[in-house]
Amino acid sequence: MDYNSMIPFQDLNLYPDPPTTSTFITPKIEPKLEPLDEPPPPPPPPSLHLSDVASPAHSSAEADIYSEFCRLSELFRSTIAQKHGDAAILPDSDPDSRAIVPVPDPETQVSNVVLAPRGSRKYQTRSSELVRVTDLKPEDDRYFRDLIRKTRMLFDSLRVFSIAEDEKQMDMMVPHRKTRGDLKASAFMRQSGLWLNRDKRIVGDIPGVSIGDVFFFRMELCVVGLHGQAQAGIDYVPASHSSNGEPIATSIIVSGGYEDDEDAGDVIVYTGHGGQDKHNRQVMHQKLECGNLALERSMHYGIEVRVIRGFKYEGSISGKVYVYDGLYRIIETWFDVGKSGFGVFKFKLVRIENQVEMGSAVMKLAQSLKIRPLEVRPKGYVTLDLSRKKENIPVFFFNDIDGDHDPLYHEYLISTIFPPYVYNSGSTAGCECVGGCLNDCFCVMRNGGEFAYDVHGNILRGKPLIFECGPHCRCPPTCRNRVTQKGVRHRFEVFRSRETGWGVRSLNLIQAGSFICEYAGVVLTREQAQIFTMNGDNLIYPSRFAERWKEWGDLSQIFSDYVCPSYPSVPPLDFAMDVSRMRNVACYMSHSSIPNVFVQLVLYDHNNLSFPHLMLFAMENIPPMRELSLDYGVADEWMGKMAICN
DNA sequence: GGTCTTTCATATCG
DNA sequence: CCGATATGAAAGAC
Repeated sequence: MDYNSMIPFQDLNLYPDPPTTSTFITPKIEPKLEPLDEPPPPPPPPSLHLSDVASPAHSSAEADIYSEFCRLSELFRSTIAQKHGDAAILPDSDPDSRAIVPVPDPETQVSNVVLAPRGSRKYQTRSSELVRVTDLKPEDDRYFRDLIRKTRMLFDSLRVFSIAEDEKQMDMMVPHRKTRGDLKASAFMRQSGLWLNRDKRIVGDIPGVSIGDVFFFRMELCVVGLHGQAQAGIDYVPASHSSNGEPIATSIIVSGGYEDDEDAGDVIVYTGHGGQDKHNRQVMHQKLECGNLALERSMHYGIEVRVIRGFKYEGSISGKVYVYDGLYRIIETWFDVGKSGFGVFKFKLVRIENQVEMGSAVMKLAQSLKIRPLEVRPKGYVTLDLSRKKENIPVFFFNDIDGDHDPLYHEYLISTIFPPYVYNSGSTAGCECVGGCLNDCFCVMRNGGEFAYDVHGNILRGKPLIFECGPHCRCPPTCRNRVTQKGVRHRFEVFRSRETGWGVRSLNLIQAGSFICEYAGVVLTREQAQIFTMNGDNLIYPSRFAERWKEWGDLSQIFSDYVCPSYPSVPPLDFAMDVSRMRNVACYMSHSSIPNVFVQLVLYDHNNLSFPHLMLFAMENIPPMRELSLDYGVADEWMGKMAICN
């Protein structure tokens, strides 16, 4: 990493807030700014480091399944064993990453991390160097956005993977306490040096993290560097590390843990920490020290703090979510007598203007839209169910921009229509799990010896193809291996957008890995498609979708010999889909090269490998009201969608 | 550099 | 559905 090129903050006047530029920070603290005017970063590294080599046609497909299954389990166990220091974990990192992101040095990696005896804390420690990142170019922004997304995908993959492994142990009657997947995931990533933003203490926005981004675990906030405390509500550079001996606060979490908090959205009265017993009762006076002092010092220097709100959310795994709500300035602090009768420090924070709307406010809006849409937005709703009762959950249609009601004039198609012969071909094999499918289920074997979904119905790993239980199986409809066939679980809204023509958003928070909907259409064979194309109709070619499933569940950065699942090998998709007359909500989704939705092929109602369903899953936690996007695999930004907008 | 302490976690159990 | 309790992990304080 080249730190020589770093320029002291005072020499650059890039900070966009004029009033605070001069008083922003005392020279003593010597904050530095990452120079951002050097050549743009290299394109994001290819997400896959191990190519998906098609395995040679095995005579026994079963051998493939088991070897893959056993190898992975072994991989997991041996990596756990490494905690005791008997093997090397070599991280897989992009050597050209921007300097602000930690790039693990293989040498320090070996000496500091891998060989560290159990219990010692020889991981890379946090830097105390204050930095603010401003004026990111669009390409920088995309790079960091992608980096954050990949980091969070890895976190989630590891979390779910750890829980899945834990369940196997449970099945084998090994008594133990349930694994905390969040802790396991963060530990793995820390060992591999994959925590972000640890070599600088960033004041202000974290590159790649947007206002409104939603997190389910505190450890996840640590991993991306948004808030570095596993439990504490105030994150700060400690006095002992600060160049002027004063602590500086960088972020807080507002989650109602203190009775004297007042949260009015743009204005927060935040209570300092301390003085509580283990039952969170205020039993002592607070002191102006640690985080309290840091907040006071941040106020003095006019340093903004990141605010993350934590609140209860139904439908969240943990029952709670954390939402990044942007930057606030501390404008006032005083010592007050709290409700308990003990003295507490209070801090008045005001949200800095000209930021996009608060994530928590957007979530509240979406919540009320679900219940009474017409009262909240009297204008713009064209219909409250585009699907005309075909979907489990109505699909709203909103257009407050122009009079285009085109989506109304298409027949709503809930699932793809295949040619009839598809259902008569292929095997009619199914499982015999009358009492519900377990690990020895035939369909589980077909998925490589593991369930494709976790108990919440979230996809574990992207695969060339997933077999769900279907009509040939004897398991009940409640079987865990039936997910996509049950249809949508979220409230979607098709909307008119000035930027993307049509778009799709959800009024629910969608957890990463959860099923969204099918990409439905009428299947045309190659011959039929040629005729249609000659008539000037635009068709969807499923083979063109980028294979983003490879990124979901990719653990190659943690387990060096991890390989992307290549089983079962499916023939290239050789059909087109007509969505000109019949379509579902999916075809209004926009294209993006940093998509939040990916395509996973699934079979459930027939066994013909050549005609799978195109099922869409969330690549990241998608906050309510954020546009869904797919990688259509097209060079031109909007071509994928233009094909069906006309 | 260890060890201790604090901390607006999280899961489970009555 | 709470509250108590157990387990846990980061990182600041000393």
